[in-house]
Amino acid sequence: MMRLSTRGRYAARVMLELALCYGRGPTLLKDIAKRQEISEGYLEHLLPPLKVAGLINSSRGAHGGYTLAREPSKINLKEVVQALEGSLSPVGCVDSPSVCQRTGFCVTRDIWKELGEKISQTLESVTLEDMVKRQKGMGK
Amino acid sequence: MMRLSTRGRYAARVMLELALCYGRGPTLLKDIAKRQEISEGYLEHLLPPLKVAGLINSSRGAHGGYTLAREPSKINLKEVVQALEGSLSPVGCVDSPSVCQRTGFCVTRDIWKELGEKISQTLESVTLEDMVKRQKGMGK
DNA sequence: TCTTTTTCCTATTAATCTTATCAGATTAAT
DNA sequence: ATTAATCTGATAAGATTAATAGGAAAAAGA
Repeated sequence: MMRLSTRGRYAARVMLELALCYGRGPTLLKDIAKRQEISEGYLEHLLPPLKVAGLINSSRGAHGGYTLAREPSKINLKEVVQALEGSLSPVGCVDSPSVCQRTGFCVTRDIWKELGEKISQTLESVTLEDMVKRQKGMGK
Repeated sequence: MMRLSTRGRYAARVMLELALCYGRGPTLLKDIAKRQEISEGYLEHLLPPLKVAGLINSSRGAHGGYTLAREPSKINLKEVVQALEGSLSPVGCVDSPSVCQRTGFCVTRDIWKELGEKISQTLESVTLEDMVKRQKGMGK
């Protein structure tokens, strides 16, 4: 069904939340979970990949928590989704040509590749700053 | 991982195959399966949805088989993929707002919706005729 | 009307991926 | 030390996907 998994979706919400708190010190996982209505236990597995990708910083112990590694205007959605979903290609053979013998002469593969590039471009064009602005334009 | 399932991928290849045979009478499922290297048994499940969507015609019995319901230039990839995958939205709440309480004030939902529209546009812009032309430009 | 050819339909299974939960280890501040 | 946090790994439940199998229905030709 070509659906984003909750990993990518939740990651986007986590990063939006951190962008809304930007400049006010570390935010607790517990608070992100509460405000975004995501289970704490599950969130614990989503934040490490964001850190590995260099999108957030964390500090442990009392007064710890998470902060954005860069300004909201310098982080885009493609990076965020990619950190959790791995690849944005709609099919595996785009990333790993050798998984299929047809690669060399497969028209559909070329098209899926182009689709993947469109998806990347689209997500790359949205920054966390954009999202914060939109959020302020909405009710909540 | 936001991957297209084999249903959508195979459907694209089936339709390309039928487009390559366009104007030469019905093509057997068995032949589509052989040329596209897809199991016959599995293909049997993919063709009926294409028929329901009005993209192909079928006739049973001896000398039966499948044909495109329209010229290759009048069928686009969006229709094909949608017939097998159902929806092209990257998240369920775009199609069914009520599945989530946050719908009314969720910035990320709006963005996923826009992404879905981009995906639709991209696939809509590719016709079976385009694919046939590309195929002929490639080796096989 | 009988046989062959072909699509069509339903049920079932096996495998894989997703979504979580839990328990404990590690780190830092007071 | 104690407390407050993040981090890590194991595991299980659930959902989805991919595929197989068996037979029913329909059309054509003898």
